Parts: sequence; structure tokens; C-alpha cells
Amino acid sequence: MGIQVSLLGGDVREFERGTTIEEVAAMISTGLRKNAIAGKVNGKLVDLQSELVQDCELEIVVLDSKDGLDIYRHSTAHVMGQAIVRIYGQEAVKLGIGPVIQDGFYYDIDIEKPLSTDDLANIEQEMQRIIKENFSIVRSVVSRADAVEMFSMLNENLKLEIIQDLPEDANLSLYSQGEFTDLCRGPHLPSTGLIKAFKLQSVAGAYWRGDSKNKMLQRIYGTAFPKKSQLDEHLAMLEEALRRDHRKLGKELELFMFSEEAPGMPFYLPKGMVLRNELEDFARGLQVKLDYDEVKTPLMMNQRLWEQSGHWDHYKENMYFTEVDETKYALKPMNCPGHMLVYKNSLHSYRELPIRISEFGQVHRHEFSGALSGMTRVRTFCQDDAHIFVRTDQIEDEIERVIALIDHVYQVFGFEYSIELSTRPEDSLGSAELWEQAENALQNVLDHRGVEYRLNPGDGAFYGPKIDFHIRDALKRSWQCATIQLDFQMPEKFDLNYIGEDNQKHRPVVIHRAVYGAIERFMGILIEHYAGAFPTWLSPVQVKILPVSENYIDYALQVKKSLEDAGIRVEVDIRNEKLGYKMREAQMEKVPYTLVLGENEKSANAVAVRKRGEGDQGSQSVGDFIACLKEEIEAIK
RNA sequence: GCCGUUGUAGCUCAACUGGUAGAGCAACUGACUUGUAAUCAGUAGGUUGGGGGUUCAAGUCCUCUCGACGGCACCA
Repeated sequence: MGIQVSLLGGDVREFERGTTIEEVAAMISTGLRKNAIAGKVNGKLVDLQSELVQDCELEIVVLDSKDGLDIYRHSTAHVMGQAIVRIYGQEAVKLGIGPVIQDGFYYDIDIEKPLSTDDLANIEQEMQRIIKENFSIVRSVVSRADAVEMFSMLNENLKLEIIQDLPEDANLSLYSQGEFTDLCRGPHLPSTGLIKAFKLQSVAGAYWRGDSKNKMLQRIYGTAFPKKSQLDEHLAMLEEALRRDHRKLGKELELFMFSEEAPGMPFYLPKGMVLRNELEDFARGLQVKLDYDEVKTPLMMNQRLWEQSGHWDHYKENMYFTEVDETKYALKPMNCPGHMLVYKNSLHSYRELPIRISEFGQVHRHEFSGALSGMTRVRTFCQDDAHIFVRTDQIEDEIERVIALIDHVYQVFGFEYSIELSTRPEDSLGSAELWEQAENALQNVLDHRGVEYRLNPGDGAFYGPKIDFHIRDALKRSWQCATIQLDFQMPEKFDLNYIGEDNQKHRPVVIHRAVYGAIERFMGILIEHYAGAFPTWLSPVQVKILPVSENYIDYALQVKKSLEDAGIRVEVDIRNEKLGYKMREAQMEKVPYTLVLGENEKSANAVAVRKRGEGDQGSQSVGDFIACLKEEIEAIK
């Protein structure tokens, strides 16, 4: 008898048992038959050639869908594997895994010869050949024993390792195309000839199975798209990202520098310092309104403090130490212990809570050399940190307030963010009960707020679970910025208490929070976000004045004075150059407003305004210009 | 930390298989007195990241080391 297949639109149709998905697609429409590359049966992806054997829900997967694209790229990865084996020989190459990722795919291989970009061109050529040969990609199912035998013969010991970890009685699927067979769950394209546009991008080292104790393999990254135009578009996007790279812009715009004398530790140049101060002032202003009390604690404290806090046990690998007068000190990697001491400096009543102690705290963390990257991963940075001491009944309320603050700040910058809830890590402090309580509290707030978030098990801080806010940079890498952490441990370690209504001592709970996270990282992302063209309130130079010739320098300096008096950051270009030359530089420096001053302006006590990105705005009186500008700047705060 | 790549003037980059470094911009000097993205001419600028080695000869080859870059691992 037939089987009932319910299709995506809600239609239920009857087909003969054993009908393939391809046949179903063909029966629906010829267009669908042409675009179909796989099927999704009861939510599970399967090959186009697979047969329907019972009643099910069926979705025909077309190339243009997310699933379709993944399958397409996965098959491209297999073609790459095949090409590599062809070129270097079965004996020299051991294939690892070749999955699909965000914008493409990779394949990890064990091969003696270090691969270079030149080799990638060769591999691409061989891939073209395989695509041209248009092999059918055929699935077969074998027993575990058969699979072991086969991959043993091929000496594919990485594949064997994968098989070892699969259940004893598992049937494994193999995919063959021409002379090449790979262990794979699938599904795949029906044939290699369907691959149209791909590019191999880079080679990198990668530990086998992501474990640094294992051998390092070579990983080849590539990407593939159904259409050449889409591939070109993607590659153009990557180039644009490179143009926005904060390391490049930071140098060009003279925001910051690095030196061999202090790897991973940024030097702020005058213009970068302006940007940073604006960011700090903005946060400070908000925090004052929200009843935070700002403090500053020492950069360096006695080692015993870190032993007490638990950092010594859980974090010493990442800390810097020093010894003077036979006393051991540690540079602070976090601000919390300092703030605990501040809290303990006086007695607290339940009426005072929440107590919000904030600090723009400079911390030092010894990151691995290979982890460093521009401003986004550094060894010293400033956290816009705060520790909020609350009663248990105030936890959720206070976390709500912090989330609202973070949301407000990110909206000001136009950032879209994603939220992660990170739970208890392996190396953690405190009891399971307290952890559960803390995790539940965070989860409650998120659920109550109705925001989307991703669960990130085992990624919490050693003293508590956390809610992290991630922003994507120009290269689509996601960076953790804001964080909210709930901590029952530090209050214990430091024996914190407050006097309750009952005149008894009670333990407060600590909420750690940062909005920017690290100002360095936040700045890096900001630079890429704005491509260096900062909104006026953040711009290191807000107005650049260009006198048309030497004759108008006096007037230019006079206008400069007026602007400075109004609190505007202004520069005058008094160099003996043509206007076009100075204008070009002002534009390249991405200054928001350029004022051209010549005879017309001087006689009218006016300025000719050019706005970045919008061109000549005509003339305005000096007073009007200042008023407009101030209004624009104030609007943000 | 690991794998790979890489380091030449302030910046961006050249220098064939080894034959002892070159351009543009910037800087400086002078001329031009300039109206919205580069005026012309001249001058100066480098122990080729650092140490060691091979060689008659090293920017180029080997080695150690430092930094940077792409990933991996790490990221409280």
C-alpha cells in the first residue's frame, strides 16, 4: 500500500512505498526537481536518492536554503579531500574531519608536507577536474566491522579513531565519488558536477579533535556558493572587513600603537585617548544616575589576597607576579578582591543595599602569545567594572536593571548583540546547590524579560554563572563584551556581611558586571563598526578648519578659539598647501566637519561647512554652527 | 603554548636563481598664495627586527631569538 507524506505546505499526498525523494520532487514540479538536492524527513536530512518507506513529513531541500547550502559546502569539502588524496597519495594523507562552518567548510588532514597557498591553487585545480568528471555521490551503509576493515586497509587511522568511538552495533554510512570513499553521515549532493563556485582560503594548524594534547593537523579552510556572483560578493565582503580592521585603522587614524617592549599592551595615542575618555565619561554619567559609587583600587596587591579569593588556585597561570622587600605581590587580573576590601571597610545595614561599587579598573592577564590580537585580545585592559552587593531578595531586580543598562548603551552605538548564559565550569568554587540557585536566578531574569539567549554549559566563571553579551566585529567574529555574573563565593571567602532587620549578620550576594567589558576590546569593535568614521561626540577631532590661504590664518585661529570655548575639539590646518590637498587629508582622517575659511567667510563672520559623507552644506554664522554642533553632540547623552 | 606565514626608510611596498638596498607618500628646504579628495622643484632618511653561522660575497641560505599575522588550544 501507499504511504502518506505530508509536505511543507501542509499538503498530504500518497506515494508508493519506496518512492525516492527525487521522484517526489519531480512529481510536484519540474522546477523543484531541478533545484532539489536533498530531503528532510521528519526533520532529519537525507539524500535525494533515499526512499520513503513509511508515513512521514517531508521537506524537499533546495540549494538556496540554509540546509541546502550546508550540504553543498559539505560535498565541496569531500571533493577537496578527494583532490588532496589524488595529489599527495593515499599513503601520505590521513583525513580527519571535514565539516561545514559558518561561511564555508574545512577539512583537517594529517600530512607531513607543510601546505602553502601555492598548494591550495593545485588542490583547487584538481577539485575542478573532479567536478568536471561529475561523479555520482553514492551512499552505502556498512557494519562497523566492515568500516574498520576498509579504513584499516587504507591506513586511515584518524577515521578509525572516529569509528572506535561509535557504538558497537552502529551501521555507518559511506559516501563514494569515483575512486574516493569517505566516512560520513551525509547527506550529500547527488553528484560532484553540481558544485559551481568555490575557493580555498587558508591553511592553519588545528589540534586533532580540538584537544591540545593531540597531534596538530593541517586545516584547509574554503568556501563555496551556488553562484559565482555570490562567491565574489562574499570575498568582497571579506576585503571590506579587512579595510575596516581596527588594527589598520588604529594605525592610520593614530589612535593607538603597539611596541615589542610590551606585547599585547596597547599604547594610547592622543586621539585614541580622547575616544577612550569619551567612552568612560559616557559610562560614568550613566552610572552616576544609577547610583553607582566609583572607586579606584591598587593595581598590585599582596599575593595572599589572591590566595584568599581563590584566584591563586584557579587563575595563577594567567597572572603576573612580582616580589619587593621579600613580599610577594600580584598584578590584579580582576577587580573583585579589591572591591571586597572596599565593602569590608565599613559596616553595612540592610537599608544600604544594593551597594554598587564601580571602577574603571586596569587589569593584567597573561594571555598566551598566540591568543593576542590587536585591541580585542590584550594582556592589559581597562574594565568598566562594578560589583553590586545585594540581599538575596534583590538579585533579580538588580540584574534586570543591569540588563536594561547594557541594552541602552548598545543601542546608543547601534550594536546588535546576542546573549549567552554560561553555567558551572569543571574547575569551580562552591557547592552544587548554590550554583543551581545562581543559575536559576539568571535564567529567571532572562525568561522573564523574554529575550532570546543561548545556553553555554560549563563556560561560567569559577565563582559563578554569568550572562554574556556578544557583539560581532566586521569579520563576523563574535566577541564577549558585557557580562553579568552572580557570585555567592566571594562573600564567603571574604566573610562579607550586612546587619539585617533582625539585627543579625547576613551574607550579601555579589553581582559582577561590566558593560563595555574591556574598553580596549570595545573600542576595537567600535572602530570596525564605524569604519573609523565616528559619530561626532566620539570623534577625536570634531572640526577641522581649513583657511584658504595664509591670509586667513588669523580668522581661522579666531574661529578655533570660539569653538574651543564651546568645548569642541578642533584643529586648524595652517600648512601652506592648496585647499584641495588639505581637504583630502581632512576627509581621510574622517573628521565629521570641515570648515573652509576665505574672504567670503571672514567678511561675514561665517564658516563654510562641509559634512563628512554629505559634502558642502553652505555657509553658516559661527554662532549657528556651534549651536547645531552642540545640539548634535548632546543628543547622544 | 602549538602549526604555518611573515618582519626592508615614519607609512605603503620593490630588489631575478646569493653579487654589499630602491620607489611613492610623509618629513625638511625653496618657489607658488591657494575655494572643497594630492602644485612644482630640491634635500635628507635604512647596521634589511635582534644574535650566531655558511659563503669570496647574505635582505636573499641555515640556526637561535623577539614581534606581528592566519588558525588551533585558551579566554574568569
